[in-house]
Amino acid sequence: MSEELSDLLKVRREKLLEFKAQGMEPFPYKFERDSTASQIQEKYGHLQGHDESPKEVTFAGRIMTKRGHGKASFATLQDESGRLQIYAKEDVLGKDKYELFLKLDMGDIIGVTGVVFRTKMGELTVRVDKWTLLCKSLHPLPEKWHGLQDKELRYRERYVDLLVNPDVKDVFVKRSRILSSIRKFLEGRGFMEVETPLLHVLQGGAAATPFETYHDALSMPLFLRIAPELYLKRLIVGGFEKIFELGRVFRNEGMSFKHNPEYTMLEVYEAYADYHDVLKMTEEMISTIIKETTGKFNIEYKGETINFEPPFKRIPLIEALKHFGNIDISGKTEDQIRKIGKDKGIEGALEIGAGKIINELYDKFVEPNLRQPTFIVDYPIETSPLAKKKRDNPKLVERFELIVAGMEIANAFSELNDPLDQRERFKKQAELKAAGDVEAESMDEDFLRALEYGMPPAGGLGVGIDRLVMLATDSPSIRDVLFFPHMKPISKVVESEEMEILDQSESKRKTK
RNA sequence: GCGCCGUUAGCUCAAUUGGCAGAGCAGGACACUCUUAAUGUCAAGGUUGAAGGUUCAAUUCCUUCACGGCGCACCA
Repeated sequence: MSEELSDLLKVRREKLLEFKAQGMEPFPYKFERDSTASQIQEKYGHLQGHDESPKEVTFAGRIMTKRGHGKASFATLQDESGRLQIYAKEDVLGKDKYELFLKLDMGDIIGVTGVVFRTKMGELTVRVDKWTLLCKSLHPLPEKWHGLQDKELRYRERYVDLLVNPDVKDVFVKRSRILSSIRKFLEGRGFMEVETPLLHVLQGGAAATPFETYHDALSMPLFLRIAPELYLKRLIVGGFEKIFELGRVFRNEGMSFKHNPEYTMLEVYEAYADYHDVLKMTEEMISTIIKETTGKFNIEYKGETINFEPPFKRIPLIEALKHFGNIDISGKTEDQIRKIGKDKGIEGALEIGAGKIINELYDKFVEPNLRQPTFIVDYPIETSPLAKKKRDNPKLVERFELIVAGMEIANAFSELNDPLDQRERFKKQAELKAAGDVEAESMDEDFLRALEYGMPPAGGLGVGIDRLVMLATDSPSIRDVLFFPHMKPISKVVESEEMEILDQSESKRKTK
């Protein structure tokens, strides 16, 4: 804390001391309340004229507004359920306690006991017969009717954003409901929730750059997981048949309105199913969740109407390229595809291979044009090293993605369970890695051994939960659906301290 | 990583061509016993994101940096 406090902060600290001097505990341990703001609204909403509640109520909340009138004053308390007005009068509280009441600041948390009545202006109000300070606030709240607007501050100080911008809370309530809706859906179909390691020895399960960390006692580098996929499949080998994991994954990549370095992914695996089964389940799950959490299939997202009523469109990738990009890759050789890529303005990845080029063409010409929920089906084998070959075309794999509003929401395939084929795919990935592809999968011998014991045929699915929440809450950025989106630290002091810490762990690493 | 835009009081925003940095809310003092954006009066509050430069003079023009927003690139 800096030496020089602004006047506003000083005043609040002085008030804190004054409350103490008057024998009040500014940070007590507990408060028994018998109602919330909304319970009182509901229970006594019928009061009219000079009616009063037969009994006193006791509730607590943060002071959000204050209106003083000399020997009587109004304030509004906010708790999780909502807001309720209170009315304090000197002749009820006595001179001393009323004067202390006037000293309260917006942001202070108090408990109140009193009878409920309706004011002349018609507002349901609790008359303060007794009040207790529950927490002295030392920092002023933002302006009362514009709230907190500055996006940077809203993300950095989300606790303030949540207090003064009620819509923000709704987004996160909905996020929570989506998570329970997913669990309900899957558990209702016999799936079991499992947890697998976040710290991985090898990079695998997706094409992405991992975060690296270090285990001091074991003297070894570790990766924060980019996907739980390979561990979940080991569990399918181990005999579980219907499992899912709902958890955080980490990707060391750029940030954007749809990317945060850590995000929440759902992965689902079902033994004896293929990607056709998974597609049907995905369609049911996504439409059910949207219906359950928004009340309808038709939602508004960034000004466009998106219809989640099943069935969703299904388009093979090759068809989609033809339709949206006027690109025909069927039966083309790698060189021909490379030429198409060049003609269509694909910059990077031209050397790496046909699959990657097709991927780029798809990202550029198809994905942004898919607004309504659409399954893109059957992908090139090179970019899907964990998926089974399509049964009638070995250049493709049985894989689909679900695209909504130009965003990839889900990704699924018939899981590759042939250990010999998987070994070949890993080898190809190793070649890519050697050629400089930082996202290529690592050769995972333990995973191969698991497959050698035998994994039943299985379908697997990954769903980007944050993006789903964006759609359900009409949030334009992933940062709006994360309580604390990743932000660079502001203070230079903090930065240099962090550098020191990094330096220390760096030198520790070297000495071990 | 690149491009564009932004950063002024605790919060929300002004400031003409480069000419004394202003208001509302919050906070302070006073008045006021049914207000709800309470009201009225008075006083206070600023290293204009940071560092340089140009100029008699910079919130304003130039350079660099920091942070953020949006777009692009990369990815899910």
